[in-house]
Amino acid sequence: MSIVMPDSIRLGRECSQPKHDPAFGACAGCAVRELSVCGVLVPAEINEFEKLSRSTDFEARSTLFTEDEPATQIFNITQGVVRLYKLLRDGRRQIVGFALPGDFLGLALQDDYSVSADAVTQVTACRFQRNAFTQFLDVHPLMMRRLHEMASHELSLAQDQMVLLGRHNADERLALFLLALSERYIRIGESGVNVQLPMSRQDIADYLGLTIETVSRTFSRLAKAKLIVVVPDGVRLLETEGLRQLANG
Amino acid sequence: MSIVMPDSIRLGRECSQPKHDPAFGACAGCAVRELSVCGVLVPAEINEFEKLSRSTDFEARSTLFTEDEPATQIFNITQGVVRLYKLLRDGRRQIVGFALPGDFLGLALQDDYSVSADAVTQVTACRFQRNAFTQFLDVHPLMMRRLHEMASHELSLAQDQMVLLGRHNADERLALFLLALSERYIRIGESGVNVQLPMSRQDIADYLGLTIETVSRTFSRLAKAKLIVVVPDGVRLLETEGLRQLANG
DNA sequence: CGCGCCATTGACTCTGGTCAACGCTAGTGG
DNA sequence: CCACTAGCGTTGACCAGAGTCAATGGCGCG
Repeated sequence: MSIVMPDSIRLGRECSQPKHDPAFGACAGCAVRELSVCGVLVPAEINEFEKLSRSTDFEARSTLFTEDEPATQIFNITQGVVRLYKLLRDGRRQIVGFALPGDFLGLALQDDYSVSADAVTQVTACRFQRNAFTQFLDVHPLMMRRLHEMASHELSLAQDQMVLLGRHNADERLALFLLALSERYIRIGESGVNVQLPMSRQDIADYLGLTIETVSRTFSRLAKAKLIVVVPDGVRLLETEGLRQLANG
Repeated sequence: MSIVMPDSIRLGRECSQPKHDPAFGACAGCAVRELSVCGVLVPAEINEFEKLSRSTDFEARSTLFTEDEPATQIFNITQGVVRLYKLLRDGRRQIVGFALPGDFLGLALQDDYSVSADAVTQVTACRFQRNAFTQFLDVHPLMMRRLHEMASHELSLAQDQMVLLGRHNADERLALFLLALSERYIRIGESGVNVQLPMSRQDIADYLGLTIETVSRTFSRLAKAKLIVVVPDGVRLLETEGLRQLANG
């Protein structure tokens, strides 16, 4: 049984969605609730949980938090795209992930953030104080378990990314990236064929361990091979099967 | 306050440690207890917990589990070194981590293993059935929390490894690897200066996203620069500060 | 209309990969 | 006891994929 996704999940580019009606519980209308930690809660618990959170907007390019600063807050993205990254002293950057609606930032519950996060598009998130959040977890073990599941899933994705970075060439990296993004979009009710790319080529390069020029050339190569079409703000996947074949060598 | 480590933590190479005395609770004499999940348990709980586990030995090169097979068992390494990896269809391999004494395998509690694991050296591990383990967690929320902490730590390490694979050159990768290993050895009471390398050059290459030849050349280069000395079965770190400087560009 | 930013493309470089030879050591068998 | 062999590691010569540097194009915004 699949959940019909209202079109209120937005990647943030067009910025046209209405604000939450405060008279109507924000969580009740939340399109990503079932996909996120909140999914394990029954309605009564949701109400209690909702009191801990505050919906917060971030402009594109603004910072949610920075690596090594105290992790006082926890975020559940409801709209928009966030990039998570680490910087080296000399300016090199590695993006370790892109967070989409339904994704949770700070689920490690550590004292300090292990990465920096900033908004690629306009972003809306449910914001929690870590203290309040962990106290809630203490009395809702099911949610603790769900959080652990989500962290484990993150770990598994991180392992996949290590394989990508360590053992795949440029073509394979980009193909894997596009396929993975496509599937995530499908999960949140967006098109998996017309794949939106709100992040810049530089962001993609820093995610795939490449340079911007190589990313650009690789887009062109995949387009020439008729696997994709590069369109404004994204790509259209023409042959997912061909991409999959390319991706796996 | 640091814990004095008995020398019963072994990396497995010399294979000289005595078997656990079954009359004496295995956990009571466990050198890595404080470092692992078990550390949060009080003595009474330890006894209960111990009943769920069985100490199991693995020969060097034997398999603990394989990617995608059902994750029926969970392992807590007490001796030896395990490599965790993913294989591509064409034989390429990416090692996503080396597990040392105190490390936990299967802490994601997922239905299927996300990676394969085999013993680099002779290995001893506490083995749990996943069902029994998760039932124990249901009534010991503190342990659930600890498990989540460990998973979060793993995630953080995975992010570091993504930076290594995506944005560091060969010299930096090897330096980072040696420094990280050194610190892990110190944590478990082994020498952080004479760093044991029980894994092969190929293993190191597959961990660092390099080839065996590049790893070998890089060892030689670091040795020529007087940062390390290559010795049988390991290296001696001569200048950790120099290594650190090299590692960070 | 013009400026600036981002993306693309080309020419060239260079780091790390590939292929091949060689050495060392441990294990085996004459 | 020593010769032979197999496997791992090291080194050299050469190659190629991705990086660097530079020029150009396209689009949005003031």
